[in-house]
This record gives sequence, structure tokens and C-alpha cells, in this order.
Amino acid sequence: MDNKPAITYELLHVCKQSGARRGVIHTPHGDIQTPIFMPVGTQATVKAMTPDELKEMVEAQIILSNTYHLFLRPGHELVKEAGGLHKFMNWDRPILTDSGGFQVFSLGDLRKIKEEGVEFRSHLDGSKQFISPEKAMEIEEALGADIIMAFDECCPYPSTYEYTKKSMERTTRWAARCKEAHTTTDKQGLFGIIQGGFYKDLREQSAKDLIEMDFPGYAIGGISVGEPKEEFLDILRHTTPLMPENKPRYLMGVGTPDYLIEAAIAGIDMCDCVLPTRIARHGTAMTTHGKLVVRNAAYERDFTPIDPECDCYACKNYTRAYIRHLINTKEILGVRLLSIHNLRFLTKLMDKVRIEIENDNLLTFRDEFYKNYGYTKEN
RNA sequence: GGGCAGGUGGUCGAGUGGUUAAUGGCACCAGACUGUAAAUCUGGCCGCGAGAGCGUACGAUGGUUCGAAUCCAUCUCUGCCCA
Repeated sequence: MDNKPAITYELLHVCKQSGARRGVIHTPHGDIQTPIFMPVGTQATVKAMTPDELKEMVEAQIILSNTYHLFLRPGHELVKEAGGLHKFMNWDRPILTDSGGFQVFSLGDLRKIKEEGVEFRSHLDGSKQFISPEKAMEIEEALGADIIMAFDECCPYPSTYEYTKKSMERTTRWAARCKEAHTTTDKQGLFGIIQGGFYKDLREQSAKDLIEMDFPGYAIGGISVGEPKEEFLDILRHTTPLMPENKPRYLMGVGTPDYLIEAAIAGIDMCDCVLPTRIARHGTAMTTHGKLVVRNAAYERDFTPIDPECDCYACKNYTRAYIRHLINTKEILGVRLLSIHNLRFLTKLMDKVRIEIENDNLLTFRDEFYKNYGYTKEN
């Protein structure tokens, strides 16, 4: 196990104003400039986007995919047979696969948690499926992403101290089993996931135990699950400093502009979220001046771009009135244009965040951004 | 000219004497969405009112009845068939 690790982190600069990190993550499929926002492509596709669009229009550096969903369909063996996930979906940049831990949370009614693993009743056909830490590793290795996540439990909010503690300790035991089962360490970096809900001592315990296991990167899981923003920030700010400085820090499931900026300030390097693509499908855009529900009647005759300050393909070529028309008539193009815009909006936001870190100016940038976006306070 | 079937809220369409301001679909209006069971879900959708409520309303008019979108009469309009 002394071969070169698949994933390494290089710290380039720390923002003197905010403490945010500017860095690079080296992966087998290229470098990732951080802090970064990662679009989510659960079923081996970022919904409505081609890989070319993700590269050229969105300028995505890395995308996510999902172990649980690909395990059910088309099956990890099939993806392996196709030559791995990169080849299967025609994406040659880095990929990160989530382990199915989020499905333990989101498929709450359909699963049973045991020490050995989680029994799921498939949401597709009701069939019984079992995912253990070892199984998750088998699937993730077959898929072949650059970064793979340990199998964890994402606790609901709120959860009692007792439940959260038991869950966190089990997640830690599962992390050890994932590490033990993980064989492709030269090609894939396995990240541990810090849990502990909204209890600081549990977060500390989780971080300590996982760090002892020496993963090539660490994630914060189990926040941004419906809690108030103050609690989110509190746990974020408490947990991030516990994470190693020489390894990537990943905050799972965060995707509103304010949360992304706060995450960077807290010292996070990576975030992912379904939000930009989901709200695009539901007719909403993120803009410099806040959320814009394009399908609303107010934009029926608005012949200006979604965001006049945006340079994306959708904003350069189409009006609110046209995109509203496409969304309201359920035309695929509407969803595509909004997805391009929202994803580009967030990747560009992170471009700016990286520049402002280099300029030691991130707090000033945040305040300015909030003012434009319409946030009244930062917390 | 004769026969038959019908005219219900933006629209399509239930309802055939009271619990009906009137099921449902669509359209429309708004909200939610944060490691995707999500091109989904929730709410609103006659007028006025914060609300209790009030006022109008099922082609038109008149009638029966304690009570009618529902029954009767006449008129009117639409579709189909026959001449």
C-alpha cells in the first residue's frame, strides 16, 4: 500500500481576509481547482446535459454519480463491462461517486439499517437489495470513479443525541470496513465521511476516529438536511477546522450560492448539489440578483436575459419570455437552457471565489454578493 | 319541415329534487426544492371580505315545490339523422 495515492491535495493560498483555501486536487483524470462546485449526475448523466455541454458551456471540472442508483440500473457489472463509468458516459474528467449513504436517508421508508449494512426495498420494483460497506466498495470500484465515498448513514434532522451517536459510531465502523475492503487505492481515493449530526462533541469524535484511519480526503455529511441556516453554519464552522489541512475537504449536498460561499470561507474545498439542475427542471434560475422563477407570469413579456450579468449560452442567446414559454409548454429546451445557466452560474461563482481567495478579498466579495443577491444578513 | 341527442364555472366533463359554490382532468396563478424515488410535489383557482359570511351562478324566461343545475312549459342555440 505504499504506491502513489490516487488523490492528493495541494494548497496554493490561504485567503488572509477569510481563511478560505485555494488549492488543487490531483486525480487520475486531471486536476481540480478548488474550491469547486460539482454538478450531480446521479444516473451517469447530469440531467439534460451532454458531457460536451458540461465541459464547454458549464466548464465543470468534476461531476458526481451515484452508487445506489447505478447498482440498481444498469448494474455495476455492466458499467464495468462497458469500460467503466468514464467511458460508459463519455466523460473524461474526474468523477466522484457517492456511496448510497444519502439513500439511507432519502429512502427512509424503504430501508432497514443493520450493523452488517442496509437492506433496501428497491424504489423501482420493490425487490430486496442489500448494501454493506464491502458491497459499496465493490460497486464503486467497478464504476471506477476517481473519488469514492465511504458507505455512511446521513441522519435526518432533527435526530436525538442517542440516535445520532449510535449512527455516527456505526458510520465510523463502516468506514473502517470500507477502507479494509478498498483495493484500488492507486486509482481511486476513498474519502471518509464525518457524521455526528448537530452535536459538536459527536462531530469531534467522528472526525478524530476517521482521521486516525488516514483517508486521502474527508467529507462532512449530514448537514444541509433541512436545519436552519444558523445551525448549518455552526456545525460547518465547528467541523471544518477539525479536518486535515493537507487533504481535500468536501461538504456534501450544498448548492445555494450563500452556502457555497460560506463553505469556502469555512475552509471547504468541494461541494456538490442537485439544486441547480433540479430547480432548472422546475422553472427557476439562480441569478446575480437572487432566485428568479422564470415560469411566473411576470416574465411573460420580459425580453431580457435570465441574468444580464451572465455570459452563459442561455443568457447570451435567449430571453426570459422565451425560456418561460419553453418551460410552460414543457419543451425540453427550456429545461436544458435553465440547467446550463444554473450550473454555469455556480461554476462561475466558484471561479470568482477562487480569484477572491487569491486576492485575500473573499469576505468583501461575500458581502457584495449578498447585497446583490438579496440576502439580508449573512446569518 | 320532421326525428333524436344535447347546452354546467377559462376549457373538457361529472352531477339528474335537499349534505352542491357544484367531483375530476386540463389550462391558469403562486410556493417548495440543498451527497436526485423530483421535467416533481404542495396550495389557489365565480365576485366582495382578514374572517364568520354575503352576493351571484349550471342557455333564456316562466312554472311546480318548503327546496331545482336536476321536474314541467315555451323560447333559443348546437350536433347527428331523415326530407
